[in-house]
Amino acid sequence: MSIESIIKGKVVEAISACYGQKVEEESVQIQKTRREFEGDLTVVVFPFLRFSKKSPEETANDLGNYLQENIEAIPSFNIVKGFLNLVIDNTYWLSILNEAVKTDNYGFIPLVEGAKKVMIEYSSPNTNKPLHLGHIRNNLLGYSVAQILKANGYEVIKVNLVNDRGIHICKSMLAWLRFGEGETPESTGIKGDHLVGKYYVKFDQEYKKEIETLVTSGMDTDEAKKKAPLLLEAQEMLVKWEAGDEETVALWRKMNDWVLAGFEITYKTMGVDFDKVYFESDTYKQGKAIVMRGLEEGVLYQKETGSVWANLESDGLDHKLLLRDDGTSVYMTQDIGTAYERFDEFKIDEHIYVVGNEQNYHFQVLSLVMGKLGYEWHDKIQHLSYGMVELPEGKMKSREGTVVDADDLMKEMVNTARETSEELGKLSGYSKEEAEDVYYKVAMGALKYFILKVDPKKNMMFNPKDSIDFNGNTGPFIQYTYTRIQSVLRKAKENGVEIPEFAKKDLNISEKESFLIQMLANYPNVIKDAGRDTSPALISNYVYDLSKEYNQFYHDFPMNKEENEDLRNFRFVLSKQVAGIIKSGMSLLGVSLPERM
RNA sequence: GGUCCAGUAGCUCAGUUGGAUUAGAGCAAUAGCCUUCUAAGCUAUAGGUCCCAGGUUCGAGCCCUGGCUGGAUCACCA
Repeated sequence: MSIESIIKGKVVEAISACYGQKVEEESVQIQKTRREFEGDLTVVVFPFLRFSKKSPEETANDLGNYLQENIEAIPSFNIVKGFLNLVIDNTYWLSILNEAVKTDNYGFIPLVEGAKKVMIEYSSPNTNKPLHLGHIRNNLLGYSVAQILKANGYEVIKVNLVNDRGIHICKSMLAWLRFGEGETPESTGIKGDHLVGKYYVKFDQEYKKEIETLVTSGMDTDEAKKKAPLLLEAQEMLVKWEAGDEETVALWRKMNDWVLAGFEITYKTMGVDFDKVYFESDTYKQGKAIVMRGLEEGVLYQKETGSVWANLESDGLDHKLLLRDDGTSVYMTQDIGTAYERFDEFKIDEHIYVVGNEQNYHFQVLSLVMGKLGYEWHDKIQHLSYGMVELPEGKMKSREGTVVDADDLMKEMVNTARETSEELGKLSGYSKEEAEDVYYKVAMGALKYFILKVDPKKNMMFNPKDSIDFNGNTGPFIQYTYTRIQSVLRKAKENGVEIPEFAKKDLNISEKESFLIQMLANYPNVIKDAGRDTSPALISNYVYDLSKEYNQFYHDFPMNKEENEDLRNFRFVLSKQVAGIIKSGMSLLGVSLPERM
């Protein structure tokens, strides 16, 4: 039981004892005492004035006396205005520290039988071009949220839905046929997804040329866009693909395999993975039967031309198309089908889709339509909607070449990490492989932290110059804090110091030290909040604050040089615990830590 | 035009059931600290009408109303 809930309970008792009134525990507000005042925890007494019918100071005094008498860990208190500042005994904090040390996976809720089952879909790439910065945010968020939910005791299933069919895929296929001269990843040494992406761009270039030619020969621009031979041919290709034309399907398969092999490498570098991968080519027809049933039941309607619609006017939205005139599926139809299948097959309690905020409307509609169709789980569809990644020069646009390629970016981060490290010359004694491993960890730590520290729902600015900064509020700063601790512990070992598992409880510790313990004690709450809000940013901020506090402590308090053995050992135990929490928190972000840097 | 999201220091961001005269970090700027556990660190200075106007109350960056600005979206594309 945490000290906060003990105090809350006692405050309720106190109100009852002093004023004969009943209050709810939730109405008791406890917060950290502000730095400028003496004390550790503060009870806000304003809400109780109507029970006490006394001044804030008198009320605080009544409560303070009661708490001091009834809680051993409170040796004294003081009152500032309507704030009751409680001093918590060092012994108490030290026992909290030891308690945390004792607990495996401190702050994590273990997975038990019957745990809440959550599916999380993320990544969802198109197989016509390589992954870019936007995908990076998506992947990192998806992976991290999955980690956070696991830490909250959920059973988590990570899935990916690969968009491997459609006109955009045919475009790169066609361009490769026309201009590729048989190029393969092997023959060119180009990573498969980049090679295919090259032909996607090529298609667009040639397509534009055709439009231009048609326009100069007198055609209207809009018409030219529709009549350009390349586009017509791509559309024809899609028809052939859907009809199962052998040659087309073989080409499609070959090029998709190139792309998927490329993605595999990118995912591995990013450190993300999936429990199950779906392919749109398997699922795109799904949902049609469900829509037809909805039509029969009268919750959907059909237009004269044959298309099927949902009327969402009563929910303040428009009409939404679910099947085309020709009876084929649209994007929404597929999602209806896969959502049904997933809830049915996996008996999940919740489904989170990690998708950009440009699709807020889509997911709002998906949930409403599922509700109309009578699925009671329709409100368990959760859209983890994240903001766009913007560049200093504006939005990323694939066609204008302003995208930041995922592979390039990660490579550049590693290069910068290498340069910085070599400049500082800190890895002497490391082999080349060991050093490269550190560069990779630092680089990815920087990138992941940079992206995950921002509240997911907000648009974020990605300034490449800032992202490779390794000072201040960055991943490497946190990693560095960790390596400092490791260094101290190594030094202790060299000195032949046996670090005990627990700290002695009757120590006189400084405010800084007790504050660090309080921060550590708050970690479980942070995990809970991050899970509730599906926000890795909460973890990031917490770990950063903890690291910053620790660095101040590190600067001011000697450890290996401390002569008081008990105090020294306490600091080792504290440091070890801080390192453990940093490692744990960073693992929730998918960031791994080097032992030296 | 409808709907949703955002607006906090020059820049990037924190600020979670409304709480303390002084709204926090980092970057950038300036000035300091390495014969002492890793200076990718620490300390200090400077930098703010929390978009605007009303309202709610003991108290508002946070809640309510109205407006302004920016973004997203409203396809027989995915």
